[in-house]
Amino acid sequence: MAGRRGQATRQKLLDCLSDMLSSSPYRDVRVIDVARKAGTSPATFYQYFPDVEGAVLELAERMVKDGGRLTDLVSGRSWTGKAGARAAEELVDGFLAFWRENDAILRVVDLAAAEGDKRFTKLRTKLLTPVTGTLADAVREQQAKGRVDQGVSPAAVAGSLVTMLTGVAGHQKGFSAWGAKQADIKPALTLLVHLTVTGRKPAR
Amino acid sequence: MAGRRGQATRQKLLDCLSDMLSSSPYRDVRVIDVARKAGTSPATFYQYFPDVEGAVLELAERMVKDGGRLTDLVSGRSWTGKAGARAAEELVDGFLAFWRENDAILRVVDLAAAEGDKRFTKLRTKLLTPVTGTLADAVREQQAKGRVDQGVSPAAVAGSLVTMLTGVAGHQKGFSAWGAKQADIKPALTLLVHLTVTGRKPAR
DNA sequence: CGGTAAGCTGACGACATGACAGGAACAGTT
DNA sequence: AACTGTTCCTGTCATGTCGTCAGCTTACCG
Repeated sequence: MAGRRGQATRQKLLDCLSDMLSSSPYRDVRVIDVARKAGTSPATFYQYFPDVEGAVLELAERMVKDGGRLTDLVSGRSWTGKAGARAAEELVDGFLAFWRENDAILRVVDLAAAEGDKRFTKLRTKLLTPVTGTLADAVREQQAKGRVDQGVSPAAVAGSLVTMLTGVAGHQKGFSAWGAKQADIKPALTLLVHLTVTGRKPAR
Repeated sequence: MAGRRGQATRQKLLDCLSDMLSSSPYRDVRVIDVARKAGTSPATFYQYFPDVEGAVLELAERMVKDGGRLTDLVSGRSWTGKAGARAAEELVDGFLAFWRENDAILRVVDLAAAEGDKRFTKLRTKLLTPVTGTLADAVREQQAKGRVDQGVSPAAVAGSLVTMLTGVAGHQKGFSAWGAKQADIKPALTLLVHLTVTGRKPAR
């Protein structure tokens, strides 16, 4: 259902929309601006997308696809000893990097999900499920060893950790206000993740 | 700079705006709808506020003032033994309650802050500083006792915890997707907070 | 080179924005 | 009750965006 030229303009529109999301508040992103930036007209935009939100949804879908990278950060890792310390560190690192690369679209996804839009909630879940699931498994495993409180839900703990990572990634700037330097954040998160998953401080 | 009647309509406009924020996406909140709902005209709205964002800013300011309640959740608490367990529990409880009561406006504040709007970043900081600061003090104290890793920044740890609380409060619904029941969330957060601040599992 | 389908846009009605001036409601005075 | 000055509200207007056509342009293929 698409020709070669059509694909190109469609893609260009998405690119320009992505730029606009980075440079101006979501509330102020107008179809006409996106179209102008893409060197085309609003009518063309509406040929490919129902509205701004529809186009954003597609950007989000692509971002989620690319988000498979997040899975590699947790799959097949050991959480014991030095390897555990590295696992926590790399998880935090990877998460922050991914968020930095996609902050504009992730902001919008977070908002729409919080507002209850099912399509975006679903996408957000899809993006985070691999990480949360694997983390939950790790917690369950450590529970069996008696290192983590048995009475607590692994899914809830893992979800909370992941939510912390997403939240911190999105509000890093705010941290400076209460006297935490940029470089302090990663070690703090790493400690928190490791401590929660394993019940122990990370080995050096 | 205001008469009695004027105050009333101004307030009514704010109330209606607050309702609109709860019931429809921020992006779609229009001046004309707010005015209509308040039984008045757009011109009246513009007499009191520069635009929707300006009115939202005022809503946010009032919410932050009311947010002094959050301070009581952390000030003058002991983090040792059973009292520590209760401190963590009540902090989580209070936070979730506050977020549930103000979710609509907090969503917008979070978005605007993430987008880099200084006015909103400042408000968000103001709201969270008492909690973060006090938590950071608690962490510092436990560091002195050798229970928490010395090499980590108390402010960064406290900030991460608070960000986790805000994030989870805003995305509670999403948790069900990965098999965590609503009732599982509070215990998980409580454990996390206590474990991180004190380095120990909470006493029963 | 001509025909066909795909892709683009000018133009339009509907509606939101933001500004103003004039009219309505009010409070206090006589 | 009538008068008067102030405060407050709204009708109206110019401007600009939204979302939709019909119709024009471009690319492709025989």
